[in-house]
Amino acid sequence: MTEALEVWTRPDRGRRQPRHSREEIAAAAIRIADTEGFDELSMRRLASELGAGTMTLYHYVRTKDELLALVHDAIMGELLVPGDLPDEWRAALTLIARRARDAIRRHPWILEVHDDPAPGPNGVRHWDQSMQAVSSLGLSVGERFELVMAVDEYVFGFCLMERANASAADAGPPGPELDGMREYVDGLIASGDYPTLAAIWDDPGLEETWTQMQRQVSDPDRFDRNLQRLLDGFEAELGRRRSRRKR
Amino acid sequence: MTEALEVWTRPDRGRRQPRHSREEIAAAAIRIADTEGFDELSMRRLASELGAGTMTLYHYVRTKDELLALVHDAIMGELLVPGDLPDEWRAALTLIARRARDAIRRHPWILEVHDDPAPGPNGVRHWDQSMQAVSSLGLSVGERFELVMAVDEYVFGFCLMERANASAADAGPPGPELDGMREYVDGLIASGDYPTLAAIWDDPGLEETWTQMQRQVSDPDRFDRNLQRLLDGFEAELGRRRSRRKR
DNA sequence: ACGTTAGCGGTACACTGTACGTCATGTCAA
DNA sequence: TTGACATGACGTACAGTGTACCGCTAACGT
Repeated sequence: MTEALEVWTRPDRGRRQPRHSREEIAAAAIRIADTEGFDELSMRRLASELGAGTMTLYHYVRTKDELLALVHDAIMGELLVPGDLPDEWRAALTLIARRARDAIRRHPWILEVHDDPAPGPNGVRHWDQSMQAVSSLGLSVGERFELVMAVDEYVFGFCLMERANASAADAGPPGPELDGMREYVDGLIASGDYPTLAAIWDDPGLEETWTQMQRQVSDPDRFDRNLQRLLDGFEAELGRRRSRRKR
Repeated sequence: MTEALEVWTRPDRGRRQPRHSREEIAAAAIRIADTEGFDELSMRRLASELGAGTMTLYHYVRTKDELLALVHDAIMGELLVPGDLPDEWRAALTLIARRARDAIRRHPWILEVHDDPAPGPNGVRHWDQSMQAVSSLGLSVGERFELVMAVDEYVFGFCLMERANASAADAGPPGPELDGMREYVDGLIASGDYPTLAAIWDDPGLEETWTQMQRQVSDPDRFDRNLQRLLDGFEAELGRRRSRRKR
């Protein structure tokens, strides 16, 4: 942990003015990943984007993972809510969650950054905002953190699923790929291992099921709906706890 | 989509008996990733594990991504609930969710498989089980799917966070890395950009905050607690809808 | 028993991250 | 202004990756 933190605490090495800045490097990396895809983000490609030699990057960053930590924190910066947060905790958390979702949608490849980067300045800012959002609830730090973490988890899970379903979602009308799917599913059902699938096959049928699932996956309100249900669960518990205390 | 499905529908190519099977190959891949880490899972390493030449693998699989699709589906197989599901929908979904979490904990590297593999036989089985779990609710396919997807998203989000916090969680007592953290956070607070953090710094202080957060992150009941809150939210809505219909 | 051909796998290539070492230039002391 | 020198820049090289191509060998249908 301490070692991982070093990316953020390491002092500037010398007295000479470097030609680039970490912010500039992170921004260039994000630009490449956005326009050409995450796979194209190599040290060589990034260096050429900056008009620098490949190995020059290694004076700003110890490894590629450190670079990705910089990129990660830059995106954490994008997801901060500008201005003041609403007083009401649900509104505040909803705002934060939406903004996080939007940032991830803008840079979906960020989900492929899988190492656990130590929290950078913007990561801590996000934590700060989230904790502030629920500060009026009179909970302990631990309880507040549980709520905040649950929301973060929700956003990540949602975006991960959305990404996985991305290729399926942009197909508009039933389309011709339905035939391949029908054949495939027919084969599965024949094995007898899919009782529920077989039942659904009979009643609403493939076409209707497909349409309903597609609608579900690409429903723009689904994010808010499920978030509100999660918050409902928390709120109900808070209510219960409060009434118990009164008694 | 149709092309992606091809991994599962492609017929056996010739009449000769192959030396290996896809199941065997996937199992070997999982073994390597489990014991040596996901990075070590290269085509060469996998081939040597099977006692085969590297290029031989390409007769079972078109690309490494296809191999990962096989691996993905094998793990989907691990997460299926054996035997019958409870009748009560919450108990059934909870069981499924727990089992999924356990499978991912056993193979955390699966979260690094980031392409969107077409649903394999076991993936569809998981869908089948989940849909069965909520079949008694009298909902449309689309509504059932929304609930099922929300649970899947929850599990993924939870496991992703758990993985990110893994290195932080296994540190037992406050430890010496707390000093590095204190110094780091002091620096951040000095910038004035972290009002809530500063407030928390004053009241419960670093040590207590750290302890509470650590406890939260590694609380074994957190998974169930938040899952139940999500399901509470769904159930409340179902109740509301039902009473509205009666009126 | 034989010819066909599908499974097998060696070699080669373009690409990756990065260790090492040299070059040249910005900065400070004089 | 000039020199010394630390430090930023970066070319080369290496071990590793996924995989295209192509010959080889052995198992099968006849």
